[in-house]
Amino acid sequence: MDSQQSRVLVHLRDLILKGEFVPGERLAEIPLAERLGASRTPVRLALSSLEQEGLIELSPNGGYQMRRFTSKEIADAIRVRGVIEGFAARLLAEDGAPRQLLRELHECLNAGDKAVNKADMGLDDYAAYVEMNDRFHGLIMQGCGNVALQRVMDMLDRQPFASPSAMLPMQSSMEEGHQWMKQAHRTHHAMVQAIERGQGSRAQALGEEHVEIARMNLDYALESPELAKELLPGIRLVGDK
Amino acid sequence: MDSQQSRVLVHLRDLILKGEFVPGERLAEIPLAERLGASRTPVRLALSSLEQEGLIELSPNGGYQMRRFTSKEIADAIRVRGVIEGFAARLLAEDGAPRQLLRELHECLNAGDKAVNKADMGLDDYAAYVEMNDRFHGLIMQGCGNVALQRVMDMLDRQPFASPSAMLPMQSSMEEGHQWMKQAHRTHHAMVQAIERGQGSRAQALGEEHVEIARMNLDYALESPELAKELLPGIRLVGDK
DNA sequence: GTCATTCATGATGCATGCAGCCTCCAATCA
DNA sequence: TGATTGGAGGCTGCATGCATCATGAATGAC
Repeated sequence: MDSQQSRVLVHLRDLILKGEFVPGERLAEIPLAERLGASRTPVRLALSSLEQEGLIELSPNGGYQMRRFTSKEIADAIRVRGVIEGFAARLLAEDGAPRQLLRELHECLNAGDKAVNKADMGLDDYAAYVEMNDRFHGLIMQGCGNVALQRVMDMLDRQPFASPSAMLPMQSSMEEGHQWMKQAHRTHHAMVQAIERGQGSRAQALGEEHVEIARMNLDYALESPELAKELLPGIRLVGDK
Repeated sequence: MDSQQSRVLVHLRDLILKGEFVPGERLAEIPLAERLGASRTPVRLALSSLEQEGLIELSPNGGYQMRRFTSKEIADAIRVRGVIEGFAARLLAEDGAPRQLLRELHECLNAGDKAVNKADMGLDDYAAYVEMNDRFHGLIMQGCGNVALQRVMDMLDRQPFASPSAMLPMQSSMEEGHQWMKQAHRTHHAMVQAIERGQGSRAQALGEEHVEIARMNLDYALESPELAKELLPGIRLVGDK
């Protein structure tokens, strides 16, 4: 579907997640329609969608405005992602993963090894790791076969900083970033092992633990506002108040 | 907000969940607008919302049509609800529940005892149990304090037959219905006890186990189509194919 | 000088017009 | 008799008009 609706929706979501609007800012239809090159109708539809996604909120007297996110909210969402992914991994372990899926997971592990085991990672290595990380998490979610779980995960993915690779840019410029990444990737290995051995409980626990690195990254980002602003422009949407 | 939008959305969702449309049926704007007493604009918006909720789907050549749900899909959603509620209960157990919340949970337990412990439950008792059940599950979700988790639960609540009391009408007219209800309520007691004692892992396991009764109810409904059609008209949306 | 009232501006929410497209039916031709 | 094509009807997607309402500024009164 290459309709105005979807174009406007994607574009607007992108602008929002890039921190183009400050919390509380009114999202008026007419300026947005002009900016996005569409009429008010598809913009209205997109705004309604984004409100359902939780990115913007209804203004008290009609219309929409940019939401403010709290750090707790984001940490909570990350933790829920851990529960969701942990459960997906457990399902795979309990039901048995198809051979093809295991092959693809191992490809991810190898790709991650290559990137992480270098003495010092270049930008390419980080990019490769991010691509691998997204693929890995996607494979587990798709592989578990529970559509409701996938829908929940899709919802979380659209929350700011809750998706698997959302906080990785932070790591690429940290002192301990490389170490954290190594640890995260060791968890990837352990998860695949647990899935192969049918260790459901272990797989679930690893999934939950795995997101703790993302939460540490979030804390670090909030403690280093100047650095975070460069690497994660959307961080300006986060303001505890 | 008492706008046309929300009225139409609520009304239309209600019609859908009551099984007013058969899977595959086209949901044309103009007839719906006439039926709901609004113009096409709010109907369009409602249709878009319902598509995001997963109740309807885009028609291949524009417009929307009624979705078909599979029994596996519903069973999966119920299981995810178990994971979500289990995690909420665990959070309460680990973080400690406020005294006021515990009081309200105990009120639910007492109300449930009253309804369930009668020799034979009347319609009033079933209604009271349903009210109590919704309140109980709501208290745990609200009490856990994780907004992301609440949003996920809200999403599941809108899926057909995934919400906590969705399958209860089935139980009210079953041979073993009363026994199942007693067992479910014993689980309620155990969950509150686990929360009070700070037994997070137990609370989580109980939450997951608790939904198994709903899954049994679903199986029973699918095996008794004639009875299910009366008690759960929306069951016609479920058709494996 | 300050406060209240009124008017103007602008935005939302809803209705509806319009073009493009798909679908279905019927008529014609092979 | 069957298939193909042309046309009519209807629906969607988008644009825009209109009424209502909130906001803010300006003016007048005290």
